[in-house]
Amino acid sequence: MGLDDRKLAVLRAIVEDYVATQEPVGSKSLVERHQLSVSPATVRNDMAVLEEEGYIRQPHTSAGRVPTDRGYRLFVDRLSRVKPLSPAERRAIERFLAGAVDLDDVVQRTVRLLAQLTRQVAVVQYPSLARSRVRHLELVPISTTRLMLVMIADTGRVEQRLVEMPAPIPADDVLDLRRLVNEKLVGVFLSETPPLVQALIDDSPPHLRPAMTTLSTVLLETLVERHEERLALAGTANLARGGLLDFQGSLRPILEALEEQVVLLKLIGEVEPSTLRVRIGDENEIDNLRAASVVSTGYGPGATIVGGMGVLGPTRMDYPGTIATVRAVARYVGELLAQN
Amino acid sequence: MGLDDRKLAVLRAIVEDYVATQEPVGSKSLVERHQLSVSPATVRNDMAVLEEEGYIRQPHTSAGRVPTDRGYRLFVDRLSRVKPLSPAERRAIERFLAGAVDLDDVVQRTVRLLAQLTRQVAVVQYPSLARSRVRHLELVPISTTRLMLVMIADTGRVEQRLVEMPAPIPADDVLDLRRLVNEKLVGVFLSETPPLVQALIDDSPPHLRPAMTTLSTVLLETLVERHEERLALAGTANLARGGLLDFQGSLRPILEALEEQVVLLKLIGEVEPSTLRVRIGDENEIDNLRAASVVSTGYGPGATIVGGMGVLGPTRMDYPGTIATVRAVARYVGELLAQN
DNA sequence: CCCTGGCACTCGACTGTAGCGAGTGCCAGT
DNA sequence: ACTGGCACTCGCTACAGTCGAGTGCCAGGG
Repeated sequence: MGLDDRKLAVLRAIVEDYVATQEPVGSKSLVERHQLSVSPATVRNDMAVLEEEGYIRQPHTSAGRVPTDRGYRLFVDRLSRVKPLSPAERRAIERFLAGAVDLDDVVQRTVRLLAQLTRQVAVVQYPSLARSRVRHLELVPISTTRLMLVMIADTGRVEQRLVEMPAPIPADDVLDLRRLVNEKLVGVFLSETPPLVQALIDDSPPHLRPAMTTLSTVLLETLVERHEERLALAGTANLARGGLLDFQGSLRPILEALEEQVVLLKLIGEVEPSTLRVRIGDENEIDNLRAASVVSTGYGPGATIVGGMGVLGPTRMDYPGTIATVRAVARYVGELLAQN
Repeated sequence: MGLDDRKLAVLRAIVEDYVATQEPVGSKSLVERHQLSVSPATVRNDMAVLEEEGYIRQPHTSAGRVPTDRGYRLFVDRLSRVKPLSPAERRAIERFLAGAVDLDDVVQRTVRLLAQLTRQVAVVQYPSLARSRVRHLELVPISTTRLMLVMIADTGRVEQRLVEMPAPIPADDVLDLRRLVNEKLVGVFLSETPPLVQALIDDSPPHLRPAMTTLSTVLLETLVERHEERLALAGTANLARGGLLDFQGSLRPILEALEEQVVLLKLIGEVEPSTLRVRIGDENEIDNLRAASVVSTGYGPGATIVGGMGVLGPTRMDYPGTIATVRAVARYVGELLAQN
């Protein structure tokens, strides 16, 4: 598979033109639009090779060429130069995120910002509980047998949950419970709480034992098992932009995939240290998304990563632009989180 | 506009057939499928009248008839018999909602349930803060100058917000602040808190004055002004079901509308006592939804209403079925809320 | 007076044919 | 190794013709 420089240039040109026009691109218009300084016939020969190698294909005989998933992959890996963001875009990001009042707000704004800048569907994961530490646990009496458990993570994320107690519980006991759980759990990574919670039951004074047992169950459910991850989504309307040409006609599978939290997490969640990941068409494990591409990355204060964010669009998308935007937004959000 | 019984029967038949088949319905197939006991010619005459009155129309000359928005309206108001839910559906509702552990969970499950049963887009409003009372306010110290304010409403809804204090604040003061705000505000409707909050500042001891002022600002922002209403959405994939025939080709405007909280609230939010509301096509004030119909209702424990829920679909939808489902789900959720 | 059967008419959907043109593959020539 | 030329493919569009579902209208009968 020796692809000389010119063949690569041809591939790049094809990708760029196709992304821009959405139409199969032919040899003639290629030489016109780009300075390839060779004749269409030569380009045709190169195209034949590229097709043989699986980087491009013809929708039908005697039509222009269209990049394959493999072609996009090569383009992303070796052919696209990073497209620096315009100052206007940078300013937009800063302005948009500046007004955020708390974590929920940051996430909401981020996801909208991403959707708007990339004109695609955006997904942002709330800082993962598994990667957070407990900052504080609060117990609020609601009635004699009911407590509200509130957990505040160091990322600023807050989870709450109603606890139904087996028996009425005096105010003093509530204070004791609160003290005990905070002593044991504050500062601990949520993923590491389960053994400590067990110890919490064993070590608590006998009269608190039943209450603590109930509390522990809920604690584990809330902090470790149940909706451990939350997501924000925006820009679905962008799916319907490309006049149904993208996504081979039906939005159905895409919309279905977007409704599944688990699926989205898979897309966004696999976080590797500050790397940006691009999944193109077939590379997606989820069948429903075989016609889509996903650009995702992790984010967090400093070098640590607390969650993922990303963008989903047609395989025929502006990779350099999208990649630059996702990267920039993730960095800004990271800085914002570091300030708190 | 004297429409005798047979003409109404014809209209009903047209609506039912069109909803079922999605194709314009002609006089001949009409008499075949329904027992109208008259000839096609007679039906044609009736149709002519119905068309003149604006209840049906022809997509093109010499095609079958299709109901107009006005036709659907008449159908909903006077022609559709209530379609009782099947026992299976009732059981599904109960089973689906039974496992809910707290308010968030109830809302999440409800919205999915609605989407699934009606095979349409579902929207559920979280219990409105304006219609809730304060059950408890909690202040949790995060750092010397930061507090986390947690508000628990009597509907079970919880809101939290970070408060940035002007100066470091001693633990005792936090306790005092907590006591003061709870004394004044517990049991009060959130919509009625603003004057009380002002009084709170005036009545607080001098050394707490600055802290209380900051706190009040955030209090008002959180409880009254800012994201006062929250919504859950599900079933967007159902929009892409009707093969693009519904919604005259483009999902774009619908998806756009669904991304706007404000718009959705308008759809769902106007709550009248236990009434169910149906908005058909043009009757929607929002331009983007002129091709859609919305069935919405309020819900809440007992007779009180704390929020809205509803379903959005093509004007060509199964009104009796959808109405029955929405009504039933709202009632179940109301009962569920009453238990807490 | 209302309903019915009959009839002529309309018009969209579908089919088949023809011409156009963008695009290709191949080959011979430089 | 590149180029120009040439024959070929095939999707797209336009056009004509046919088919059939459905209509409107009218005259006749209960």
